[in-house]
Amino acid sequence: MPVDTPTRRTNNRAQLLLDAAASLFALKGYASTTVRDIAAAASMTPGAVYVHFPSKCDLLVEVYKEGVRRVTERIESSTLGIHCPWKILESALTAHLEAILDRSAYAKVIIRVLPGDVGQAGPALAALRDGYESKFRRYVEALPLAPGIDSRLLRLLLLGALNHAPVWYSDQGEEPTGIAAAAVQLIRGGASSVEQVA
Amino acid sequence: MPVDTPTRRTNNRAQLLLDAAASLFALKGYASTTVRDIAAAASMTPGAVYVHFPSKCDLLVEVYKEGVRRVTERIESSTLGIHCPWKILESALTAHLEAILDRSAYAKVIIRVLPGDVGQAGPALAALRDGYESKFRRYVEALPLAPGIDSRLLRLLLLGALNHAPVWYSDQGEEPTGIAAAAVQLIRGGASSVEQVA
DNA sequence: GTATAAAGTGAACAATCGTTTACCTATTGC
DNA sequence: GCAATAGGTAAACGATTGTTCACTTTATAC
Repeated sequence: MPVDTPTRRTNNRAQLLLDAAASLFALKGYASTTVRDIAAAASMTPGAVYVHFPSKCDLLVEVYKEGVRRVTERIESSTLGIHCPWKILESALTAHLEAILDRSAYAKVIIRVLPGDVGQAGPALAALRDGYESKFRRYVEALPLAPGIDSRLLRLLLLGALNHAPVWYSDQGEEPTGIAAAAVQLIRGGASSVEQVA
Repeated sequence: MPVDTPTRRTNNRAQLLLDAAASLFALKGYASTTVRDIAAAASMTPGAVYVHFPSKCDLLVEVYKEGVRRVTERIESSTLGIHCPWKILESALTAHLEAILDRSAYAKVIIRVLPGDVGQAGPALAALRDGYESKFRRYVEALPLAPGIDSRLLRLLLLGALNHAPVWYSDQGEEPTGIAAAAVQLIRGGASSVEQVA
């Protein structure tokens, strides 16, 4: 009867390790983070890490998976009940921004660690990342765009703009909500003070 | 008579090392690049590196400096003779994009290696990066922007959008010129097919 | 030619890396 | 109780890291 009784040996130490790894990968990158660092952050011995994960690389892949899962969940729940495609996009971008700014170290890892940095696991990570970005593909393609606007390019520019926020964001400035709103306003109506001639 | 005669011992080996370091830092990041890798790429011995640079960290700082110098130069020369502020911005963005996409590994290092990754030299790198981005501050502030548009936010979003291009760019798609033009068009006139209500 | 100094070699340094091993501990199923 | 097993420790493994050192090579200045 493998039910979770209070006395049953809890195996949430693996989750603790994942949390520690996510924080450190997000902070220092993959190569600069040591297995010993991760173990220490989880109050464990380096050897104990390998009881739960076969390698440092696998640890990153699991963090990546969990990160994608969490952000996807946040985005989908944040867009529920909204019908205006612009508002849907804005909500999704806000959720995305909040995730990569402070809420979850997992999300930060996704945009901090490039798939190419991990050697063998590169393709797997790239696939996870693509799966996540495909959400936004639908949001952008649902927009009533003027003719001549490349929706793919629009999506890539938009995500790139927000993904760089961790570099310059500070608590004193604009809130994530405001940043996402400004981004949507920009690409929706433009920033020029005069109407553009065709 | 320390004139550069053809027979004079050339000290362009340091430049060769810088080139090799720039390529490798751009490709694999700072932590994953080995001093031995750099030396081998320059057809030298690891020990010879320390004849020209006191440490791996200094090597990165020099690459950073050179990168900022080159991109700044390209941007300034590309905007010469243009008067329309939107066209100036577009030219500058095109030069920036070309630099970080293929032309110069030096520029790629600037957006690939985060100042925080190098420990002590972090502030110095951040200062160099800021000096470079201040160019764009002037270009953006020269635009005739609609009231309520935050020029700082606009600049950060714009640069972020382009700085992510190395992740998704492929030779088959749009050229750097087209990407920069699309970005300017987007933020200038917007992408919506219908006029936005105030 | 010869002294000088820069450029470069090759081996070694201590430190640290990811990972493995042998051993211990404590909980679980029966 | 008792074997079984997952979880964890301490120490060590070989490989690799940035860096140094003693020594040679080579081009220049005089």
